[in-house]
Amino acid sequence: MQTDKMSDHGDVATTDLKDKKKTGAAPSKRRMESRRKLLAAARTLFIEKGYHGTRPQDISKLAGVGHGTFYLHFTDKLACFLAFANEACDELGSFTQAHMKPNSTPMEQLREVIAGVVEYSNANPGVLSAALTNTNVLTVEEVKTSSPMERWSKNWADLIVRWRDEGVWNEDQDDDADPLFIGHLIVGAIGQGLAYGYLYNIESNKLIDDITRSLMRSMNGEV
Amino acid sequence: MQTDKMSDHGDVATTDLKDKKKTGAAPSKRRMESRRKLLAAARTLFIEKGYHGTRPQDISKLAGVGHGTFYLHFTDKLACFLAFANEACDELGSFTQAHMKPNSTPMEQLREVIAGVVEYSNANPGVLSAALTNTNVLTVEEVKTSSPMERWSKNWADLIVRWRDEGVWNEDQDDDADPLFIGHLIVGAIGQGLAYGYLYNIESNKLIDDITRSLMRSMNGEV
Amino acid sequence: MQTDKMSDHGDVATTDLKDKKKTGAAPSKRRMESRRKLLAAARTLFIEKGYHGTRPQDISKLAGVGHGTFYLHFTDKLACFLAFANEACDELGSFTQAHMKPNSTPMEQLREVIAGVVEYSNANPGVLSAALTNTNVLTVEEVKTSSPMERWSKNWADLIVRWRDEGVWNEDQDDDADPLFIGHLIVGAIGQGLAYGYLYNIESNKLIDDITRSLMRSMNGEV
Amino acid sequence: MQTDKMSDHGDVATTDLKDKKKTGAAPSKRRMESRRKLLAAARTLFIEKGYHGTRPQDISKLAGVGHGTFYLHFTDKLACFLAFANEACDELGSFTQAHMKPNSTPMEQLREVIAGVVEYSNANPGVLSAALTNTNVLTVEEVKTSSPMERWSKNWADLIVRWRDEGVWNEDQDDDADPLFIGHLIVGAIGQGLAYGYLYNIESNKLIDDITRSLMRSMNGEV
DNA sequence: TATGAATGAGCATTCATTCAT
DNA sequence: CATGAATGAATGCTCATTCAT
Repeated sequence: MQTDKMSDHGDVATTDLKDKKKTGAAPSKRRMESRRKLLAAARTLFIEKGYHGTRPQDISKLAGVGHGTFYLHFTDKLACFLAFANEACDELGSFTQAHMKPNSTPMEQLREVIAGVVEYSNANPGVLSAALTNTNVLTVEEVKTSSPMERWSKNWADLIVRWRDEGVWNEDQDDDADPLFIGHLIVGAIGQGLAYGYLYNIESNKLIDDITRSLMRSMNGEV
Repeated sequence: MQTDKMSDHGDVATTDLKDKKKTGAAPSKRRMESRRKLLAAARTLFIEKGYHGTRPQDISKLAGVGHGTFYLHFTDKLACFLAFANEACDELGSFTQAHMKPNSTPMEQLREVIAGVVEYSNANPGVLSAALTNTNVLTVEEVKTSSPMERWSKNWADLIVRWRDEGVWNEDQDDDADPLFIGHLIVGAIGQGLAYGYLYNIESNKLIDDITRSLMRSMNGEV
Repeated sequence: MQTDKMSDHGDVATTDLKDKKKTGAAPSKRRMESRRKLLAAARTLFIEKGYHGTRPQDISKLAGVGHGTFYLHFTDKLACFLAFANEACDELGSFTQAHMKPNSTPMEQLREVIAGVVEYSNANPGVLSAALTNTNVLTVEEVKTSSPMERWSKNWADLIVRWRDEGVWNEDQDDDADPLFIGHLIVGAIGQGLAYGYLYNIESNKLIDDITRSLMRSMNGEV
Repeated sequence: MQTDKMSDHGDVATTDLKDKKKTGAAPSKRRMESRRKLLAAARTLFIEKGYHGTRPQDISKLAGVGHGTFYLHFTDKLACFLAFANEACDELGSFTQAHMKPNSTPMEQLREVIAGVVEYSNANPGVLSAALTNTNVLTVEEVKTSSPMERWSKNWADLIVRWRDEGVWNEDQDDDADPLFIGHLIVGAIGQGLAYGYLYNIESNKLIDDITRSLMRSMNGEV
């Protein structure tokens, strides 16, 4: 129970050196390499077996490092999972960012973002559903600040605010829905949409079109 | 290795007497009572602690029956969880059914259903998010036929088809989106919407309105 | 721990009504029938699954009687096993008895007995090895008086004494080996011989011949 | 579900390092010591309580190591039992080997081997009967290749072949009995002989003489 | 006499974490 | 920094036996 290492469950915005001691010492190539291997293994296993089906031992073994090394880099299993989930969230962010085309209609922009998500999901099968797993150990405050689902919802909220500011929505409606709320709906819908596409083997382009159209409408944009 | 009981992992459509032997014998009052107590305890604990945080022993103890009795009624922990989840799904169905007012506009109908869901969720806090938990042990086929999430999506799809048949949608659009797909989006959105309402303490009526409006639009109905 | 029924672990020589209360009442047809069905089921299961792999519940179910009925007829699982084992031992006795041809040479007689054992073993596959199972719960005294293995050894000892009395052995040897000791050797050899025949699929007649010849020699008879 | 260790249920011919990973890495002193303590404890308990009466936990406790350590060295209880049984079988082999006196008559040689067995059995009371226990979980093929009883029978068969080659048997008989078959008879007879000696408290030398004489005859050698 | 639901101590096994080397 | 053997509380589940009906 005693913990002389700093807990890193909640500090999402920290750098890659989450595990670094307070000293200003250099990160050491060897150390970085271990961590990289561990995270890669963690990703593989969390996707394949889920949070509860994956043991720290399995991660270490797949990473090719000693079992004890795991705890040199993560305070516990949960910290490792969150590191994985946040990594995935960041990747997805970059991925969709790259898909953004300025000077296009909101509909086009939305479609591009959705396309980015679907593409990412195809390129990294299982990552999103694994990363969005609720590990059921977070408090309400922790969920708000560190759960990948909430972080992603906030990203969408930002996007929506931007679109609103650009005045791309119909003006004939007093649509003052909370952007963060809309962000949640979108994340939920995309999550289920991807699950549906996977379960029933839907072709990517059709999936992108269908999700885009539904979300566009729900946000009251012109289709 | 031997097992007296039929596995009930996949048979969703069965009656409440899931655990009864194949004989047409009477269910026995005592037996029924035990099962009822177990399911009530299971509900309480799965909601409070989640699937992985709940032990069969805890369920038995809370139910006030012997530890072994649990396995007299459920082949294993998972079977008990699915029984709980399906029960919740059925309850929700009845609840929303009761909220349906014929001879009203689709918007009003949709609002009523959403209101039913929100009300149920308020009256049974945590049940939906617990029941929709992915236990990560089902195959694709099992997910399709027995997971509560899929069952609920199908219910929505049925509703949508009904509404379409009643011609309540705008006709100026060739909107042939798969009803089951829409059903998934709705379930995802509602799930996240409820989570948002819970996390940020949103007042019920506002939540109902916001969800309703968004869904209505996503389905291209008149708001 | 309290036991108001009489223990029947050690009383081998009792009649079939082992389980009868002290009253002189008639055995009741229904009662006899239950016991018969239970013993038949026990035989099947002890052979197929072994002592530790068979549960009283399984026996009751296969017998088609209520689970509680088992304990109406046997104080516990062990009593049931011993009843089975002794039944098998008796059967084998009758079987070999029937094979005995008076007025034949010892060699012929021995061969007949062995043939009876092998035949019985073929007709009742697994019974002997199951019945000779050491359940590891008997005290030395109980083993001497009630274990099937000991009973069978005693039967052989009797036979050997009879043969000796008939003066069928070579006289040029002061062979005063304890008949009971010889009985044990024979039982052990036959047990292993049958196991060998089963494992390596030996044809019955060859098996009979080989066992007979070896035993005949070990008893110093003319081959 | 995951398993770091190789199953060792069937691999009898492997070295003492049965539990070592496939790498050629050094066995690690600490690891060896744990295994040694576990096997010693297992021997004590399997002898005293039998297979079904011994729990892995008891073994660990007696060995003075943590409960989990047991499973670091044996895949399961059965693997531990087989390790014990094979160890006993090897010991017995060395013991009897040491008793062999070349340049003596077969009768003398046989007597020496039997004497070795009886001595071993006296020095290690209960080991043989414990090790020869049929755990009833092996398939026919596994029994043939890995059960101690079979291994021991094979050892005897080898001895018999050697004696035959040395031409120590009577030549006036076409005794072509399968050596492996004879090996089985011997093992069975010795097992029962030892049990008899134990049950009825026979003095060692008499026991050795009696068993030797009987076996000698059964193999048709000169007594 | 028969039934079968109920019992709970007991079992084999796991796994997140620690620590000696 | 890295290692991997060790740990032991905890888990899901079993089964011989009891008992209310």
